[in-house]
Amino acid sequence: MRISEAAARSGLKVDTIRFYEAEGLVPNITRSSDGQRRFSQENVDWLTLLYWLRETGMPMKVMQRFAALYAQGDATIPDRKSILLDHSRLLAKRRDDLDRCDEILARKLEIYEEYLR
Amino acid sequence: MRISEAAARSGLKVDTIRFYEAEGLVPNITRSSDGQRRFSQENVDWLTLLYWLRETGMPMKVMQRFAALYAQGDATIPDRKSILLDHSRLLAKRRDDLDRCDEILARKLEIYEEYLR
DNA sequence: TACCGGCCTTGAGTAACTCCAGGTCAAGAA
DNA sequence: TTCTTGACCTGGAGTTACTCAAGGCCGGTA
Repeated sequence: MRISEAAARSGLKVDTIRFYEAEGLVPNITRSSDGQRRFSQENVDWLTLLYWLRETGMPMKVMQRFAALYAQGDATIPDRKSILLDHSRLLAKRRDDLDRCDEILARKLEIYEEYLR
Repeated sequence: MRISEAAARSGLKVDTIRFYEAEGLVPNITRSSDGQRRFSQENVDWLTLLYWLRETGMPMKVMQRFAALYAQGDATIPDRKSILLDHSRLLAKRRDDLDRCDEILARKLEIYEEYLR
C-alpha cells in the first residue's frame, strides 16, 4: 500500500513516516517503479508499534537501536525483549506520574471551589 | 530561597526555571540587591504545579495562558479551573494510551517467547 | 588578596517533528 | 492529445521546549 494508507493505519503522519525512514527506524521499505514508497503489512505493523512507543515516551535513540536489532533478524530477539521490558517499566512510572498529577489537580480544584463559594 | 533550592524542591532544572520566567510562566519572582532571584514558598508551589503539568504533557502555550490568568488574581479562578479540568481529561486519555501500549507490548513479548522456545 | 561556588545573561545547540516550495508522474476529463 | 488533478517525491526551513556553554559579577573564606 502507499504512504497515505500506511499513515492512516499506523497513526503516524505521512511526514513522520518519511522522517523515520530517513533516520533508519523503518527497515525494508520498497519503492514502486516511479520511486514511490510501498508498504507491506509487516511495515505497517512495525510503524504501528513505533507509534505507540513514541506516544508513550520512548526516545528516538532507543527506537533507533530497536530498529537496528529488528533489521538484523531473529537472533536479536533477546535484546529487543529487554528494550520492551525496560519500556514497560517506564509505562509504570508514567502511570504513577499521572496519579500524582491527578492528586495535585484534585487538591488545586478543591481550593478553587473554596474561593468560588 | 535561591534558584538552586527552588529547582530541588519543584523538580524543575535551574535552566528551565530561568527559561520559564523569561517566557512569562512564573509571576512575582523578586530579586536580591545584587540581582539574584529569590523564591517564596508560593513561587515554589507554582513551579511544582508547572512541573507536574509539563510532566503530564501540558503544552507551554496553555501554561502561558494559565500563568497569565494566575497573575491577574482570584477573579480568573473559573477560567483556571476549566484549564485544569481540560488537563485532567487529557490525563485520562494518556492513561488509556498507556493501557493500549501495555497490551501491544504484552502481545509482542509473547511472540518473542514463542521464538525463544 | 586570591580563589571559589553560585548566580547572572546571551546565544548557540538539540530532539523530534512539521511544514513548505518546487518538481515528477499517472490517470481521468475535455 | 492536451490539460488538470491528486498523490507522491526531495531538500530545506521553521517550531517547540528545553539544554548547554561562554564569559562575567559578587560575596564569603583561606
